[in-house]
Amino acid sequence: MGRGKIEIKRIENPTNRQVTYSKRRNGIFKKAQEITVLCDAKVSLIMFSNTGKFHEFVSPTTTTKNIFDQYQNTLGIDLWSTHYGRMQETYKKLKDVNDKLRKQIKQRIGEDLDDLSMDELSSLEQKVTAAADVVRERKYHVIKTQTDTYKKKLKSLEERHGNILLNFEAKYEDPNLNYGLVDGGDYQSTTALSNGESNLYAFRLYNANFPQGGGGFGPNNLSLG
Amino acid sequence: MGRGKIEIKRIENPTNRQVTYSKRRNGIFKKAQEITVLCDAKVSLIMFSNTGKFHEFVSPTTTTKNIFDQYQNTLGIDLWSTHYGRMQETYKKLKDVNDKLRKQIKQRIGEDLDDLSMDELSSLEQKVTAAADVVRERKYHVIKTQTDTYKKKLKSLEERHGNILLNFEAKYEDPNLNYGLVDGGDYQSTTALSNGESNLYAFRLYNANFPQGGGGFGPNNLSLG
DNA sequence: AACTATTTATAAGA
DNA sequence: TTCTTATAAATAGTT
Repeated sequence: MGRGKIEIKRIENPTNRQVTYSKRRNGIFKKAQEITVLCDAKVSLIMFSNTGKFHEFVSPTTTTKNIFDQYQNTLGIDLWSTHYGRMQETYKKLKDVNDKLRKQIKQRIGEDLDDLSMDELSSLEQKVTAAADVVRERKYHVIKTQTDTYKKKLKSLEERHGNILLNFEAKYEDPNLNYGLVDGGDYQSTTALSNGESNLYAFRLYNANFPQGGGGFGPNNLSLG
Repeated sequence: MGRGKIEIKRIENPTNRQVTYSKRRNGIFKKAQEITVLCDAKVSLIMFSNTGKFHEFVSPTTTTKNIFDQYQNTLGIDLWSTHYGRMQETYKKLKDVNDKLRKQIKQRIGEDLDDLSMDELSSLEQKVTAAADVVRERKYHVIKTQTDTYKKKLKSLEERHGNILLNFEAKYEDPNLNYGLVDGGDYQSTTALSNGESNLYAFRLYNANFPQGGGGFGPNNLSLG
């Protein structure tokens, strides 16, 4: 129905496609309107062009939502309740898991122990104690690692300091001065023997990273309400 | 477009209306199919005849639900998904909370400690140790309570036993037998002094309720995967 | 957006 | 329902 017959396949020229879309869309809408009137039918016609433009026709005797509802009724069961039902299931499961996790945490914190039997209590005690051990060991590990690091830094600083002094001695040829290098040993003895700027620096670092007090502990302050 | 021109108004003859509906419906579906292909459009066409018969066309590139969703997005307002969207948000939050709880538990168990700083570790250690204390105290409390209970039961049983013996003595007038009542004391000494059926019964109870070994602990075996 | 040659849809009849 | 066919309507290509 036009100057020439066309094959029904995607129109590659975008302008052409857009024009055809517009013309045919009007055609279909007119047909929809006509069948609505002629045959007393209810029609919902929703179209999105390939550019995303939206057009719709609904029979004036109804609404889009009505059509959708009727559509779902007719198809027996509908598009959303399935999702909806699944969602509610998932939600319930998530909540259950959540509750269990909370309960578990509470017991590990030492709350809600009233319902536990002796063997449950014993098992819990064992676990919590074990956890305390692990945490303590980890803490010692971190302390040791950091101590080693600072020891090395300190040693390096003192070697440099010592070299400067040796250079100084060499320059002024004063054999009475003796700033011999301090070697190894543990951190305590090393700091005890040290003096001057390098030691102050190390001490400042120590304080900044090793606060022993148990202040607020961000990640663990999650509300259990 | 037919043998004669028709006016666009309701066809009163039901048969005729039905026939026209059928023919025009096919016409519209064909057009919908064509515009889908030619113009790369997405179409949802739902029709109900006046007799309630349902027919639909959807572009093969999409689904009716998709069209509906897109429809709702486009119109800004939506017909169903207020619930839907809220639900999705809600359970995203639930999931997040679950993850945080899991992390917290892991740390309390003594896993995933690598990212914790010294002060965090110290705080955690303090908390876990405190929890261990609470659990231990609770265990002792339960032990004491149960011990007291059994002690009372035992005493009661022994009193009854004693009375039976007294009655027996009274009946047979045998003054040589002496099963004098055992009084109070702690559980250990009481059981040590006791003998016969009443004691066996108490011992059985003790075993059934006080297994000291730390076997599986149901509620705490929740998977942390 | 309008025009128009042609194709397509369909009303009426079978 | 489906087929036929005369005719109305839609529209492809053009302006």
